[in-house]
Amino acid sequence: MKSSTTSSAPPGTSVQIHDVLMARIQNGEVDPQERLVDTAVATEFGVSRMPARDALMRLAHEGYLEQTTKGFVLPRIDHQEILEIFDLRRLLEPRAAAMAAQNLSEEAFGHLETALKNARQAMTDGEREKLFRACEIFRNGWINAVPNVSLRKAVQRYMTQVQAVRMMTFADPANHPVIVDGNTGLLEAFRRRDAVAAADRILRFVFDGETAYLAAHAAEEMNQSNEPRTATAAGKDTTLTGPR
Amino acid sequence: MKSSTTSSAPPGTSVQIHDVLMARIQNGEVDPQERLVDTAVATEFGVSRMPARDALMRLAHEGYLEQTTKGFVLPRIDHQEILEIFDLRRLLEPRAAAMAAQNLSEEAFGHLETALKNARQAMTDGEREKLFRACEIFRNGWINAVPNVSLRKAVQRYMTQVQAVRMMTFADPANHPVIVDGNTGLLEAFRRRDAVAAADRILRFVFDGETAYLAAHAAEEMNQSNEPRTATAAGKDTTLTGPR
DNA sequence: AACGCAAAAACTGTATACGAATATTTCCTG
DNA sequence: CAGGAAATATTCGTATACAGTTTTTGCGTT
Repeated sequence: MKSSTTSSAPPGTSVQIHDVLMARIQNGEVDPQERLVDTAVATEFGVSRMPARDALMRLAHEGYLEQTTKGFVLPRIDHQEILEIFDLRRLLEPRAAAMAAQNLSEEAFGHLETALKNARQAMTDGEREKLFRACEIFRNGWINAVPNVSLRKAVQRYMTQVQAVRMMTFADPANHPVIVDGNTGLLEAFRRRDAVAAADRILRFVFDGETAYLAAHAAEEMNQSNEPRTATAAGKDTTLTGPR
Repeated sequence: MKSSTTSSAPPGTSVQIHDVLMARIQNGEVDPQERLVDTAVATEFGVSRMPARDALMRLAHEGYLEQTTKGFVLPRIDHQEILEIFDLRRLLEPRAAAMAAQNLSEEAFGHLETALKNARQAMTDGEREKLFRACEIFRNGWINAVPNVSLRKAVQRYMTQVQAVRMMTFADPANHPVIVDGNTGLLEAFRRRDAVAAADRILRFVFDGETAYLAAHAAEEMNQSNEPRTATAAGKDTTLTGPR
């Protein structure tokens, strides 16, 4: 199948559907409980099941969706896998950040600065969604500056875990300064084009992210174990409940 | 699509086709010039184009094949990408080997020993194909002992590069002892369950592999640039020529 | 009210067919 | 003999349809 990033021919319907659905997934427009069924997607895009199915299967292969017998759903990365991927990220991202530090153009650096400024402003204003988005732009910005394309793709491959973790850790506003300050340190290293500092900063950042995730996960498990006894007392966010 | 390794239901035809084709690719039974066309695959397996197409597309997503307008072919990793993946492998494989050293069962270690013994014997006998196969078994054996599933999959993902490099470097018998001795050092580290030594050994091994690849690549480029003037004099293996 | 069973609905995998795009081959002209 | 154009062949993308599997819903009985 032609990739939308490499094909010189105008993309076919299945590629277009893939791109639209991927953008929705990445922008958080797909509900975790939602099921993407190929007949429904086909109807929405006015095509037959085949191109819809191709697009959904491709998204599943890329890790953005998971196939079930009742449609495609957002992947549920379990706790163990999230920890494993933190391990992996610590292997990949320091070198990636070091390479980015040496490779960043002035223009690209300017974009990082803007994104971080937006993140800090959104944190101050308490606008969680804008903060989420600005952090995403910041991360994508420096990753795109990594000249080793295979390393860049390897880092990008774990975006699903990064997003899953963020959805948990962003729920607690206490984590917001950790993220923004971590990114500020990274930006400083980029400003100095200091590869060693960039590697160190992102390593710490990923450790901090894991710490925040573990705290959020422990809180979630505590909430779940307390559920039967406090259900009438608590007006709890239902997204924290339900089967794993 | 259900993965053949995770599904509890009997695999459907497209999964079966996928598995057979993948085994062929990994066993070197697919010619680099060969094109896998979905109509031909369908005929071979006695099914319609749809499951054949699904299997081929899945193999393409997994990096085992590349889609062209005239069928699926073995991927051609270019020189630059091979070097990038060497970089990546040095990030991933030391930790993978360290974890394997700590996790290897006696049974698994025994299999590694057998594979290495077979490799040494094949090298002595000058049986290149058996040597290739034994090295493959050795490598797969220790990778399968890595408890971090995500790291294991990440390492396995670059098998295509490993195979492409081997096809080049195995052509020169002078490289055979480098490979066997490197694996012997790694086995020694595994025997001692010495994580640090295992990491060091595989790091050296990947560096040695890159050195051998660069030498083979330089020789290939020299052959290509000399082709017009020495064609009548040289009885050259045609696999070294042709467009990239 | 709960449980079990059967039927209906929902969804997927695969079959066949058609049209479009691309590559290859053949023929004609200079 | 070589090059270009046209025709043919090959392959893919997508459309529609059918059958099987799984899930959900409804009804009856306890």
